[in-house]
Amino acid sequence: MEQFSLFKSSKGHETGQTISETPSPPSPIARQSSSITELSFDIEATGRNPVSDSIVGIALCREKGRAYYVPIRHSHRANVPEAIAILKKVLEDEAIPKIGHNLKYDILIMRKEGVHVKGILYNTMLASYLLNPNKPDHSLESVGLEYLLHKKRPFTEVLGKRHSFSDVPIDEATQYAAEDAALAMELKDILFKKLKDQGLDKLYFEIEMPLIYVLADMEEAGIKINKNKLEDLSKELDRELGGIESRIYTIAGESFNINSPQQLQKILFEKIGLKPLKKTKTGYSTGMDVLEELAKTHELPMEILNYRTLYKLKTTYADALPKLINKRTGRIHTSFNQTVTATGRLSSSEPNLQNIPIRGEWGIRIREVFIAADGCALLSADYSQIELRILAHMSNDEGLIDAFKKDMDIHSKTASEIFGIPENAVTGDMRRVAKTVNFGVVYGISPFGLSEALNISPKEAADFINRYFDKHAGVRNYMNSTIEAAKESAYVATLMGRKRPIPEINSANANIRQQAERLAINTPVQGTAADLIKIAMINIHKRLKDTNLKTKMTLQIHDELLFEVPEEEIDAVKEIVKHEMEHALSLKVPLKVEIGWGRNWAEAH
DNA sequence: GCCGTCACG
DNA sequence: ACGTACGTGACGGCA
Repeated sequence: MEQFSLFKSSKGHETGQTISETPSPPSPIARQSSSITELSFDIEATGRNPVSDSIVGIALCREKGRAYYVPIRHSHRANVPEAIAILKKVLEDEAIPKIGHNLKYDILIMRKEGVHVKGILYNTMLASYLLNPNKPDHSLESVGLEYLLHKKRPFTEVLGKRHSFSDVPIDEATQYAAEDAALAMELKDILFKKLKDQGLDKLYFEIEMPLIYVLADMEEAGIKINKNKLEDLSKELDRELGGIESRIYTIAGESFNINSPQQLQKILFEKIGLKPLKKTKTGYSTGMDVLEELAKTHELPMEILNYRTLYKLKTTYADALPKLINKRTGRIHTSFNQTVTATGRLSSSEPNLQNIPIRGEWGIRIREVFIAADGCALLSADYSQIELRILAHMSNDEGLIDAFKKDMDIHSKTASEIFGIPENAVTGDMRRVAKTVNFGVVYGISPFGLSEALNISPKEAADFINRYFDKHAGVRNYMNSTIEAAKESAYVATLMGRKRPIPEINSANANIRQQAERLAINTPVQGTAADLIKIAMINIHKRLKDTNLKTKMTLQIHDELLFEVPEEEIDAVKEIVKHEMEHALSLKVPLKVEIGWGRNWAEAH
C-alpha cells in the first residue's frame, strides 16, 4: 500500500502556504485517469543532460491550486515500476493535453523510463517566447514573475549543498516541485489566451508544438563521433601550435601568453610599434580584420592569426567534443533550444553543433570526425540561397523573381548589375564583391558596413548599393514599407506571423534607430527561413515515421538538415527530404535543395 | 561575470 | 558628429 504514495500540496503563491500529506492509495490519478481533461506535469531529475539524467520525482497538477509530487527515486524510496506504470497510462493518452513549462526536457526524461508522451502540448516556455522573442530569459521563474508576479524559490537554494534533488527532504521537495506544475497550469490559461489574441496560436499549434517532438527525437538520436581520429587530430594540432608558438616568441623577442589580448597588444603596438587600427572598450583591437591589415607590414600578425585558428579548433572542438560523448549511447547529444533567438531560429548548445568548422583544411578534418553508424550514411540537405529567395518572395522584386525562376547564378547576376557589364564578363573577384552585396542587402545594408566588409571606401560602397537598388526597385520599396510598417506597429513579422517587437524603431537616437531599422529588414527574412525549415522538419519527421523508415534526423544548421540513413534507405530518403524541403511553403520562386551523402559529414556536403 | 575573439548560418 | 552590417555559443583571460 505504501509503495506508491502521492504527496499532496496546495500551491504556494496564493496562500503562501504549502501542506504535505500522504493521501490514501489508490492514487487519484490512477482512479480518475479517464476524467482528466488536462494535466500539468514537471520532472525533477538529477544532473542536466536529459540523455544521462535519471528521474527523481514528478509533479502533477490536475486542477488549479492543487498539485502533487510523486517520488520515484526520491531519498530511499524506489518505486519505479509502480509509479511509471501509472504515469504511463496518463502521459501516453493522446486525448489528455499536457501542460508544462519545458516539455521537451520532460518528454526526454520520461522516454528513458519507457514512457512516450503523446498528444497536444501546452508548453508555457514556448508561449512566452512567441509572445516576446526579445525576452532574454524564459525560465519558469522569469515567466512566472512577469505574468503572475509569482516569486519562485530558486532551485539552487532548495538544493543547498546537496548533490541531488533526491536528497532534499520530501516535504520541501513536494513544496518546490508541486509549485512548478501548478504554476505552469496557471500560466497556461494566461499565455495561451494571449497567443490567440495576438494571432500566434496557429504558429504555436502548427509549427512550434509539433516541432517539440521532432527536436526531442533529434536530441535523443545524437550523432556519432570518431573519437580516436579526433584525439589524433588534437595531438596533431598540438604539434602545429608548438611550432607556431616558438616562431611567435622568436619574432617577438620574448615569450608571452598569446591568448592574452593585453599581452599581445603590448607586443604588437608597443614593442614592435605597429599602428593600432581600431579600439575596443578595453584597449586596442587585435581582431581578425585588424591583424589581416597589419599582416601587410609585418610577419607577426599572420602567425598570430594562424595560431588563433588552430587554437580555436583544438580547444573548442578537438578537445571538447570527446568529453561530451554520452557513456550510455556512445554518441554526442546536443540541446536544441527553441526559445533563444529573437528571429525564430533554433540554437544549439552543450555542445553547439551548429558551428562545427567547415572552412579550410583543418575545418574539413574536423567535419570528417562526424560519422554515420555502421551500415549507415550521413545525408546532408541544404537550401540554396534560401534568404535571397525569401527576399524575392516578400519584396515581389521582378528581377530577383525572374532570376530564381530561371535558376540563374544570383551573385553573377548581381555582379553584372552593379558593375554594369554583361554577365559573361564577370570575374571571380566581381562575383565575390556581389556576393557580399547580396548578403548586405539581407542584413539591412549600409555604406559603412559594406565598405568594412569589402575593404573599400564608404563612397565606393554607396555606389554599389545605389546601383543595386536602381536595378531592384522592388527590394527598395519593400524595405521602405517594412520600416514604415514597423514604425507604426513597433514590430515586424515573418510569413508565418512570427512577431518580433522592435521598440527602438522610433528612437530619437539615430544610431539606435538605424540599428532597429536593420533588424526590421533582416528579421522577416531570417525568421521566415526559420519558419520554412521548421515546417520541412515536421513534415519529413512525419513521413519518415509513416513509412516506417529507420532514418534519423540528427542536426539542423539553419538552412541544412543532417540525417543518419541506413544504406538501403538512401534513395527513398533523398526523395522525401528534397521534396518536403522544397515544398514546405509555396513561394513566388522555386526553392532549391542540394543533397549529398557519405560516410562522414565532410563527404556528405 | 564580462570582454574579446572566432567558429557557424 | 556619430558609429554601423543579421543571428548564435564557447573559449581563455582577467577583474
